Order: sequence, then structure tokens, then C-alpha cells
Amino acid sequence: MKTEINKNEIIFSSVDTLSVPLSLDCGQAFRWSEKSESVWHGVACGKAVDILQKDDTLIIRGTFEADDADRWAEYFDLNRDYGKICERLKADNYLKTAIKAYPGIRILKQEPWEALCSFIISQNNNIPRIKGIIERLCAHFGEDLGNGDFSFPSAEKLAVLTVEDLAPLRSGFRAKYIIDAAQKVANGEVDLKKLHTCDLDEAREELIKIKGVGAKVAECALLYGCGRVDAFPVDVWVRRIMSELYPEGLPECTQGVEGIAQQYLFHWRRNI
DNA sequence: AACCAGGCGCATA
DNA sequence: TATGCGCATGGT
Repeated sequence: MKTEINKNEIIFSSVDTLSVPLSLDCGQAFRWSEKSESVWHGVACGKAVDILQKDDTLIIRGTFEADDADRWAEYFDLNRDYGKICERLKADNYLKTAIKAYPGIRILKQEPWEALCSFIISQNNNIPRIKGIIERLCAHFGEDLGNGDFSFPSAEKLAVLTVEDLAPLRSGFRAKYIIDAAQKVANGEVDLKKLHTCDLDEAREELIKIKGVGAKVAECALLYGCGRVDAFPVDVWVRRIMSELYPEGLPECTQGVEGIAQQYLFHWRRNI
């Protein structure tokens, strides 16, 4: 892989095993949309950007400083060898089918708070509405980045709000959970930083101290926000997969990359 | 119109 | 420990 960066573009060339559309639109992140043919617009890593892919070249357009390239490489998990991981996962026939049907899905390394908050909103909800609630959350309480783009509001910003303040989001019973999460993160009761490196079970315990965060949401925050690819979120779709295909449990080839396997299986099962 | 959604908290046994 | 129910809202 090769990296080039200038004021308005970050270019990663010779990228292996990446599909931009699949990675941005497989249900792990909620703020991307295809604004024109193969051009994806959204806000991540603190920037409003357009993203496009030409063969194995990934182009990110925005306004950058020199050290932004590292963060975007991390966002697309470019330093992990997905080619190798997918080869290993293909030892299992169902995973082989899923990977062949949807090649190039990568786990996006989102901001921990954004991932946590987004998946609190996701509970007992559907993806179009999750996107709508998050969009309103950002528009009402995020920083205005211009051109109709807004940052994801910080925990500190949300911690001082009330459930009534969140009424315009129409997030229903989840509003009180958002507030509780924001308060516990802002006041340090839940330390998101340590979740990247501490013992996985300890990280789970830490997260479920938040009201509205159970096993599933905690697992999503760890996988999508903390780079823990061994976290394994089980939602209704994955539950179906497990009972239909893996009644005895996950195959051995998923060891250590359960979260990556999960993402391929999730997207495949949802699109059947 | 009814059922369901990338679940969770709470009551009950 | 294990079920089952209600929850706000709106997509399909």
C-alpha cells in the first residue's frame, strides 16, 4: 500500500481486500450516503469528506493536515491483512459463501463515543430510522461543519442535556439511555480509552454500567469503536445464523477475528 | 393493518 | 439463572 496526502486529498493505492460501498453500507456505520454514482459522503474522523474507490485505489476528499492520513488508514483498518484473514475464514463453507458474495467488507474504526451512542440508538430499531435519529442528533447538537454537515456531538455536550432536550430526535425510550451514557462517559465513570487495550471481559463490564447498554450494544461499541475484532455482537440476524448454521457454536477459523466473521455473515444473511 | 426492528430493564418464579 | 413483557417510533 502507498499513501499520498495533500491539502484536499488522501490517496491510498494498492489497497488489498477493500470495498468502499460494502464497508460503508453494511450496517456498521450510519452516517454515510452515496451522494452521486460511487461517491460516498459523510462525516468521520472529525471531517466532512467524499470517498471514492477506483479499483484498488481509495480516495478521500476533504480538507486535511499532514497527520490526517494515519487516522483514515486506521478508519478503514488498512494495516490489517484482510486478505489473509478472509482466506482463513473461508475454511468454513458458509463464511466462504458470504465472503464471495460480499468481498471487501472491512471493520471501520469509528470514534468510540460515536459507536457507543449509535448502537444505543440501534436497539429494537431499524436501520433507516437509526440513520434518521443520528442525523437529527448531529444536526441539533453537533458542530456545524458547513455545507449541511455536522460533527457527532461529544459526550460532554450531551451530558448537560435532559430527555426533553432530545425530544426532536424522536428516539423514543432511548433518549434516557443516551443521556446516561453521555454523563457516565463525560464524568469518567466509564473510561472509553482503556477499552482498546484492557481485558475484553473487563471492557464489557465497564460498558454495561450504562443504562441501555447490554451485551449486544457493548459488543458493537467494542468492535466498531475500539478496534476489538474479537468482539462478537449477536443481534436478531446473527441469532438466526447461529441457530440455523452453527448450533454447536462458531467454527474454529473465526478465533480472534469473530467480529470480522460476524460482519460478513450479518450482511449476507440480511440480504438473502 | 399488523408486525417487526443490529435490545434492554425490570418483574416474576 | 431463566423467561416474558413493555417500551417509542416508524419502516415495510
